[in-house]
Amino acid sequence: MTQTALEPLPPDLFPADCPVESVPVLGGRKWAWKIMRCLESGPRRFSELRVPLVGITPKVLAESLRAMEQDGAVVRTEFDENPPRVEYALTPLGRTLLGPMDAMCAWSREHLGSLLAAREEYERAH
Amino acid sequence: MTQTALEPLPPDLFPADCPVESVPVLGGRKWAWKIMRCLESGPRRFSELRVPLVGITPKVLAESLRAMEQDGAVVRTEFDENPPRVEYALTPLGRTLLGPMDAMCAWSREHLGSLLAAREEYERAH
DNA sequence: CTGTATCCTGAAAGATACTG
DNA sequence: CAGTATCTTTCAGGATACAG
Repeated sequence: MTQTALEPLPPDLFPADCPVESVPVLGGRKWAWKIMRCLESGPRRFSELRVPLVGITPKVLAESLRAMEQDGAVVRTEFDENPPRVEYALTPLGRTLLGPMDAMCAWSREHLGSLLAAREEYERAH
Repeated sequence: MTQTALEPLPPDLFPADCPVESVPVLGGRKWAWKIMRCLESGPRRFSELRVPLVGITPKVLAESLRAMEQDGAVVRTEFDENPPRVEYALTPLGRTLLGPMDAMCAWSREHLGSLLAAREEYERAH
């Protein structure tokens, strides 16, 4: 039985507009994942979100929420009251992301131990 | 029927060492996701990986591979030949990540259209 | 071929102060 | 309350050259 050579990897393996790059919680946005989790349980106000997002500045929170709104994952609702009240909530589209996120979370719960062990092992060996 | 108030979000909702932050393909590493995909089909050499990873520099590829090796997702095998030959492959642990990654990819295939539409809609409205 | 060594850039994030 | 305005920092990533 002969060993079949592995197919070479083509230069165009990844299209220029590779879809996964655009997944809201996958890009550079450091806080997006946590924001999704904060909104999972229902609509939240700006100041309410600042509580669990320890260390986030209002600037960064506003930027992150706007980016997620642009992607259609979050909806911003402004109430005409005084004092002003604004609520952020997940859209139906945003909710569909929770499933794949749960899959990642399950992975990390299951394998984080192995990962940390690998890091220690690497340190000892180098 | 009275409206039950939403539970407030606690300040310690996210533990300091929140596990998902450590998932190899989720952190800052821009190329990790693609590298995983390149190794999915079998072991690959350094120069082989550079083909589909268009635009990556040797420095960044080396850094990325080392980080993934530290996390136990990739194994580096050096062959004592001349010219030198090194192969990178997914570890069993690394392979377990492919499932959750597939879930994200499926999401993006299914919902990328809605996302792009939301971006256009946002632009028109602002 | 498989990287390392330097230096540089840019974009997101953080600090701080202020406003409708 | 819900942000905006500035300024600074940081650090992954990129450019380029070179080495075992």
